Amino acid sequence: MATRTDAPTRREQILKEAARLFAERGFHGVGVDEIGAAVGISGPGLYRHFAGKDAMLAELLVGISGQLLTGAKRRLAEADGGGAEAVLDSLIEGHIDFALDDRPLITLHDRELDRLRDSDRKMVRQLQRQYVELWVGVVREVYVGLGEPVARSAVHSVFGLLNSTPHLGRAGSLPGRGATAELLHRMARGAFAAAVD
Amino acid sequence: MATRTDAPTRREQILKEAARLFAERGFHGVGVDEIGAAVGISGPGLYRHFAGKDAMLAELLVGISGQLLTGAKRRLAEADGGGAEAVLDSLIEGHIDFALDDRPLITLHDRELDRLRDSDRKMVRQLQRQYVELWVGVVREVYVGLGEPVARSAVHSVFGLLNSTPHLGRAGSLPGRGATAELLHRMARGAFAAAVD
DNA sequence: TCACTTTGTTAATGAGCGTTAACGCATTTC
DNA sequence: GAAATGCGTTAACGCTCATTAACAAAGTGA
Repeated sequence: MATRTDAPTRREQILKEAARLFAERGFHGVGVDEIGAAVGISGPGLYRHFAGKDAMLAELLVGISGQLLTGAKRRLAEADGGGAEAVLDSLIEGHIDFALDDRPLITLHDRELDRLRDSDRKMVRQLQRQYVELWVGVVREVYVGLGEPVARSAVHSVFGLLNSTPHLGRAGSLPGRGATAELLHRMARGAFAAAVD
Repeated sequence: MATRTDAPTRREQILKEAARLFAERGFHGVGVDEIGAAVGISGPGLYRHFAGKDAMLAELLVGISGQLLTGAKRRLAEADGGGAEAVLDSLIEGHIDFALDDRPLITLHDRELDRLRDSDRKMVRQLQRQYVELWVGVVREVYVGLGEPVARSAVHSVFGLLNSTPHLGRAGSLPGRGATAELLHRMARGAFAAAVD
């Protein structure tokens, strides 16, 4: 895995801060001046890097959905031959990593989707749908008793469980990152197992 | 149980429609004219019933948190003597009923909290905290191996799971309300059980 | 019947905010 | 070294939108 050591570009700085602010106070709750201030420039300066406030949100949401889907496809391919169980564990692990490392993005992901232009929103929804369907396939391979609608509901519910990380106290009240990840992983598997009945 | 047959008061109509609109497009995404139109009057007419837009949101959020806590306390008292298992099942059932019947409110509940005045926000947070702690107590009675921080994380995560109902396809793709409720219930129990390890 | 409250209406106000205009200054490029 | 380009700045514009003002009409009660 190639870890990048070069400094983040200005666009990336802006996106990161915008994500944090949008997650904290909502898309309409944040002004461009505020986003600018967060990266050390002033409001209108942002327009050298983005067409507008909407464009920032769009790039964030499309990026998130794309990353999730790409990662999931990669894990599916990598673990090929390792059995469905291993793939599911890998999917869960990947989603947890994302939920723990990019809390603001997780928050945005299902909160500000309606603010997008139609074309962007369709794109995001399609990526999300593919991601869900990929999970549904793997889950049904592991838990063979599950019908498709039930499996889909179960997947959405487990996403809700995994995406709860923003609500887990921000401070050091957590049992540590590793322990939290393990706990979430166990609970996800337990939830799926209980779905089968 | 006394079911009310009298017509809803204007205040209630407004709150209901405001909740729906806020959930759909976010607090800042909805104008007072729109809320007014939803109940057949025009924007400024709302000010005969509420001090302002903020006041509507505040009343909604405080109301939600209060109802949840009150209901939980009632269930705890009613099932007294029935054992911790029965209480936990009752809590889960109550939360699911709420999540299924009042989806807009569930959405608002953790989405627009920051828009409140300090005093209101503190109030809501305190109600939420009491609700969580009540659950934590019951969960630790049922699953005796759970430490307090782990139990609290588990409770938050299960809330995430149960509150995922808005993401389950709005149309008839669900397996029906009863089946969905049962599925969520089983998954919640499974998640808690898996948390213990 | 007459005052008063309740519940609306439309018009005006004023603030906030996204966006654009106009300009400045390094840094690169030929 | 001159021109172009990248990346900022501040000032101004224009629109949206919550809120208030001013007014109207329907009940209500003495």
